[in-house]
Amino acid sequence: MDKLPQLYRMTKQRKIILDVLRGTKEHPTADWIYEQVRQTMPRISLGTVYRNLRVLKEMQDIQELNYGSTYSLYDGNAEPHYHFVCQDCAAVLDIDLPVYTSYDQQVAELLGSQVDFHRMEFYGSCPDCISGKSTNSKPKMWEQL
Amino acid sequence: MDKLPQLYRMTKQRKIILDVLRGTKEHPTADWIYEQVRQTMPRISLGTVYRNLRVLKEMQDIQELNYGSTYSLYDGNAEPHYHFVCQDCAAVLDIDLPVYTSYDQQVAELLGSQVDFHRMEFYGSCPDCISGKSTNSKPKMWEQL
DNA sequence: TAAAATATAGTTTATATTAGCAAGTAACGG
DNA sequence: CCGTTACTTGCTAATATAAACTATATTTTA
Repeated sequence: MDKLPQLYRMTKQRKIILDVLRGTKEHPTADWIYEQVRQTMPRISLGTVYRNLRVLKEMQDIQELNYGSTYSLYDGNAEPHYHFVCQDCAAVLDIDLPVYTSYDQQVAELLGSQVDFHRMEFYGSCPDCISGKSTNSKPKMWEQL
Repeated sequence: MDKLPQLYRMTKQRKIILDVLRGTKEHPTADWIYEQVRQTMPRISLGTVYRNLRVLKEMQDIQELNYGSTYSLYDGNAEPHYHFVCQDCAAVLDIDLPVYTSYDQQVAELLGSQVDFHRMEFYGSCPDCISGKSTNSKPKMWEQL
């Protein structure tokens, strides 16, 4: 017997978190979002921020990006788009190229599965790190810290 | 002044971990690998397994897959290939389709960056979960546990 | 509108993974 | 060979995130 669908509510906390995330073009961490939200709602807890980020992701209002580093970044733009990850400074940039939804069909036929969407990430060095302009570059993997 | 390149060694531990991972077609967790390695090297520590998985990834001998779930899976096949992630049972399947390296060039020109490689993951329901055969299916996101 | 059902918040605890450190071991120059 | 250096191990502590639990708030039902 199936369970009934979950009815999500747009609470004060959830709304503020969504607004903070949509208010930036960057891809912030959960902790950065927590600090921002605390300025208007000081008693919110970090656990609530994490929980709501997960719910907002399930509601398809935001995206979670977990590439490259040990922590997740969040993207207030839920529209499908690709990302570039700088392996030197860990920056994540949006890529303004069309999303090839036709692949989903190909993969579905090949596997006999249902494909809802796909993600693509490109890895390399961003312009700032190539030109040596970036100040927070991480050492390359073959260099010792 | 630049640091010298890191000289990795192929130690006993590192070799066994690599062999265990290459010995399976599945995409196991770090903990599963740890249990397997312990059968031939009982005194190895879990931290050493994690450290070597990271080093092997940097040596480009294996891949780390961190999609969908709260833990990473590892892939003994270092050759570029795409993956399918089942959102019902969390299985990760290999996709036998050509890798479109031409995108890397496109993105490099668009961003003015250097692109080394890309990854692509498809999300949906695997054949077993569609037919209701899978025994370890997770509840859908709109269902309450 | 009161009672029942359901979703959420805040807090505490658990989990997966990483980082730091002292001791061991392999590579290298003399 | 012997000492020096650099990489690795096992251990312990730290970190990011999820899960569990209770109390509160919101929605639905009667």
